[in-house]
Amino acid sequence: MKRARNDQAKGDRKQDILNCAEELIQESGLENLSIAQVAKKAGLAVGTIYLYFPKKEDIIAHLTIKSREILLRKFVESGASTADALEKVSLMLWAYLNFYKEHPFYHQLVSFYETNAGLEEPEELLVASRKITGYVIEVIQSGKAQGNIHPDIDESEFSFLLWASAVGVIQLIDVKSSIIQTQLHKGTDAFFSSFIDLIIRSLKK
Amino acid sequence: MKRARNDQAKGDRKQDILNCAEELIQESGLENLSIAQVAKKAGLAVGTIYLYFPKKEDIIAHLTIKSREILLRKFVESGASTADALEKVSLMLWAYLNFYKEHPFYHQLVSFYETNAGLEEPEELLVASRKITGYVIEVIQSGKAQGNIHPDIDESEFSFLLWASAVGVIQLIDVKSSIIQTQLHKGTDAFFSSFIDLIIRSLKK
Amino acid sequence: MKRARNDQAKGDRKQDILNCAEELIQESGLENLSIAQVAKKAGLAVGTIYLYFPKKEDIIAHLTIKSREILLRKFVESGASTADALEKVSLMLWAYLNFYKEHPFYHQLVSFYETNAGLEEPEELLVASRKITGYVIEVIQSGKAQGNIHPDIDESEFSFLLWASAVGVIQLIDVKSSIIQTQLHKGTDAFFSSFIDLIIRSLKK
Amino acid sequence: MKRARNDQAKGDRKQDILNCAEELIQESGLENLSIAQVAKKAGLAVGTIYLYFPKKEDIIAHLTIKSREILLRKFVESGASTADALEKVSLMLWAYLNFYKEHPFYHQLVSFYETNAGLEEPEELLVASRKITGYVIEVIQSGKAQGNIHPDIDESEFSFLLWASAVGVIQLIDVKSSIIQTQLHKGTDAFFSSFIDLIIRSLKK
DNA sequence: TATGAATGAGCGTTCATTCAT
DNA sequence: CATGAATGAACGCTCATTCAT
Repeated sequence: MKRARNDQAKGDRKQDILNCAEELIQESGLENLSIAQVAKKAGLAVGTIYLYFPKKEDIIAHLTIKSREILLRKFVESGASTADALEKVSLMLWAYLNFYKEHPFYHQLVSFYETNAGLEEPEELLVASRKITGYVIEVIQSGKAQGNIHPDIDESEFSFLLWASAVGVIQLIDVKSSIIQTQLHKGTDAFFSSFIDLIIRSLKK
Repeated sequence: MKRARNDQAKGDRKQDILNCAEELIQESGLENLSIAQVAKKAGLAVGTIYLYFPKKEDIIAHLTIKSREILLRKFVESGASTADALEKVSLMLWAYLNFYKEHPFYHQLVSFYETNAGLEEPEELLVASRKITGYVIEVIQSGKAQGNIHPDIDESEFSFLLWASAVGVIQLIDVKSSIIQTQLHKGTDAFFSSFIDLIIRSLKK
Repeated sequence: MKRARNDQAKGDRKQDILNCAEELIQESGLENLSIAQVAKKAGLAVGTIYLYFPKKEDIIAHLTIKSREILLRKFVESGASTADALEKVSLMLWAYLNFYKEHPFYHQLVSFYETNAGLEEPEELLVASRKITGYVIEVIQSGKAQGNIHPDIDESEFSFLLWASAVGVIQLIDVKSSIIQTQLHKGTDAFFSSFIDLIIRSLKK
Repeated sequence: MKRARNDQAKGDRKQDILNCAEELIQESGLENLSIAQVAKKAGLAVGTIYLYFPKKEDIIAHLTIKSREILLRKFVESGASTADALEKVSLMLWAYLNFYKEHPFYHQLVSFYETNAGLEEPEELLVASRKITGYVIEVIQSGKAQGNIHPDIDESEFSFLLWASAVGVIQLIDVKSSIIQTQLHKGTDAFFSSFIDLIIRSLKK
């Protein structure tokens, strides 16, 4: 479990700690993360962790930034194959579902800050957030230029709505997939597909 | 030995306990609710709480049912003034926003079970849930009959999507209202109004 | 689970309570017996149990008497088929092993009082105890009369030693049967058989 | 904040904790041992105890190992004065009685694991146990070699039987010495002496 | 006799954070 | 920079016993 201190040439203690925390969350969930565990896994003393991250929450915040960045990358990649803005939106949402399925752990982090009121988001986190909405805004703008997204749509606002409702739908899938199955006789994908339709319909000219 | 609240509500210990729990959640959030606190506030011994609620979760479940029932009532009331299904949907969503604003605490409970994977919802809770989706389904059906809601829409599925996205949007408002204000130069209501437009647009024939 | 109060024609509340306690111990062990459970199973109020058994231990004591009586019966029956005293001792010990196997629950009670120092045995319990040693004494006396048990043996003392060592051996079997299996390559019965041999050898003329 | 025992034994917190636990068991019995008490007596915080003993049972296990080791030492010492195996057995049993009398508390620990089914003995405990049976086996083997112990005796099995029955007899003495006195008009030692005779008789050629 | 609501100290265990070294 | 022992309040939950009715 312990990890030789010299692994990464002394350089990036901070990264090292983050990596260990990540593995631990992946193994046992965000709610079970304890500093003592992180210290043990990192081969450091508890106090040392506090040298780099004065509050436990700081670790979570950093990991959340990373998650948001991964998600952004997925979004950008998803749209690379087409020039059509509507299709980009659709592909972006599919990318979000896949992100949730492939990295439930990163998704947990992403929705943590969306879900817990009272958490002060440090500037760095906000930056990561803005990059995502920024990308969505761009796509919608290009759609308006292309003429297949309705010109009345406020792209900034829509990017928030899109994000919020997508988070809500993924949460429902996460928590109640069995109910969806039972009551709608549908799998997760089909359900999510309908959500995408809903969004596209509301974007179209 | 203490029996502070003996006078008031002495007939209904269970209610009394629930009320105290409610106040505590309101003061310090669901995640900080502890049985010891409830007992103290209720002027009862810890063991006494367990007489009425064998598991801590039972308290939360009861409060959640209550919240869902209040919400359902709001939904039904909101639609009473009109026969138009689309308008009913719109009013219902406004009612949801008001519910959140007036009872942020009840909203926290409502979204708790939507948000935490792995929570087994007891039958009673599911019933309360189904009543809500049931109402939404009815409204959409009537809209299809009236001819102003698109006939291709699956009312069951849509009720889930509506619910999930509304929860997501309210969460965003709850957690990031200041960001909305700063970046969109808009208040909560205007933002939510756009969400309603989005939904209505996607429902229309 | 509740048991109509009139079952046994109002007569024997005490017996009723005892029976319920017995079932509960059988289901979940002596250490998990709680008065609340007993009350529930008996369809009585907690306070009522305390009318009949002022201390929880009183219930256990009564059940222990019963266990001892059952054991005595087994002893007597076991020896009925032969007149030979040594054989009677042997059969008695086999009967004890069977008693343990068939009624682990009664055995738990029997050894409870043998094992827990500081328990005041009420007179009734002592009587049950004395009946058992009394029987053993009789058997040994008859063996001395028959001439196949060594005349120097003090039958009273031997009955205590027999009892104590048998309890010890059964405990070992109860707790460490797997170790016996692993280390001696022997089953419980073969092991116990050696114990009987040991006893018989030490009794013989 | 307290640091009562800081002076004495400050080097060995673990020992300190063990000592305190020992005293507490001596005062109020194994079944009443609680971590809170230990912490209080040791002048430490509860959490500190868990730094050294992650589970309450670990404390008991450590103390049990110690007890077993003391007992083994007594056994070995007891036999040092003679080469005769039978005499060694006899002296060993006397040593066991003395161990019980001098350290009733250690004896309680020794019999705890013999008496409570379902307790998983960790390897270290088993080692201590095996050392004891190992010694007994040796003695019996040497007796067979000397020709004064019956060659048919299986020394492994006999060591278990000896141990189990001795535990049983000591338990009887522990729990019922007054009854022995009353009914046999004999002291503990005389009674135990008869037990030794019984064992020796069953070993002899 | 009978009730059953109420008690409250007690349990084992966790963990973010501190601070003397 | 780094350590890691120490803290101690807090947690959910149990249960023998009492006592006013």
